[in-house]
Amino acid sequence: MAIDLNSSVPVYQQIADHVRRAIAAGVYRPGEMIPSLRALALELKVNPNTVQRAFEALEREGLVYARKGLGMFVTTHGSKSAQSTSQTAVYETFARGIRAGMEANMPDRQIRQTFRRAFEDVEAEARVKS
Amino acid sequence: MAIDLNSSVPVYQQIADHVRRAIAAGVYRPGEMIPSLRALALELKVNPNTVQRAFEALEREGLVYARKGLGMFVTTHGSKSAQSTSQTAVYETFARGIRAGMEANMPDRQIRQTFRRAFEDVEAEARVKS
DNA sequence: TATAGTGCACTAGTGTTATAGTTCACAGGT
DNA sequence: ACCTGTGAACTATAACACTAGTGCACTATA
Repeated sequence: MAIDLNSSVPVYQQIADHVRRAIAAGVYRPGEMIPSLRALALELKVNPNTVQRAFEALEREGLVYARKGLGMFVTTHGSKSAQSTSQTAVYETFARGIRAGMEANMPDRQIRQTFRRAFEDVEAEARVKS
Repeated sequence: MAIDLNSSVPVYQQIADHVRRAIAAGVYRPGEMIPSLRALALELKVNPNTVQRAFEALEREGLVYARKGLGMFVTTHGSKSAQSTSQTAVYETFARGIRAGMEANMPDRQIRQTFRRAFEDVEAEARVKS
């Protein structure tokens, strides 16, 4: 997991997004513990308070719950919830891009073609990683 | 033009994006003047400084230039530049959404289907407006 | 010359973000 | 009993982003 300190999106939100997707992807399953505040803070080289802020967001969403002295655990419906919110986020991102393209007077075909090109590129990236 | 004060994206950036797309769409053509600071500020009910900040961004991009005491004018290559950056922005937005979906373990088909659904929805919105 | 409209510069207040430090209560293992 | 590791809470600070308010210099026109 990589954190971009120069990004405009806050660090705590990057962490929350990443953990949420990991839960959606099944990396952490219901009942399982996610990495501790201090462990994750050490790994990402950020302040524990920043990680805690990300956990607060996930707890508010009902994806995880805290057991004092033990750690944070994925709720029973956490996996499905994470999948749902992740999918909604993807949908909203696409919709924003489409609106921007239409407002700039891009023809429909060009918008679709731009998506196909982006898909191929991202897929190529993914291939390299694995 | 509508400004969302509750959005996480800054007002000045919303304005810059909107004007950039308007230039790309040919609403304002090279050599023509774009709405003045105060006129736009009045219309959007924001502070003139906020509009100016948006104009600064557009000027840095080389889309417009200022003539003191007169106004901001679209440069000769402003239209093409605006089209180019707008298209790049759309591409980047799509790529971000695709990466998020893949990280969340969404199957390729589902990502593509989500895009199609978003496209239909946005197209329906546009139909209602016109 | 006077007036109105233009962009520009400076200051100030507010909120957000991230870090740092400290303390506390709880659970588990030795 | 003790120690370690866990989340939670609080304060303080520094830096930055954002918006608003105000005044100034410039241009064109009546």
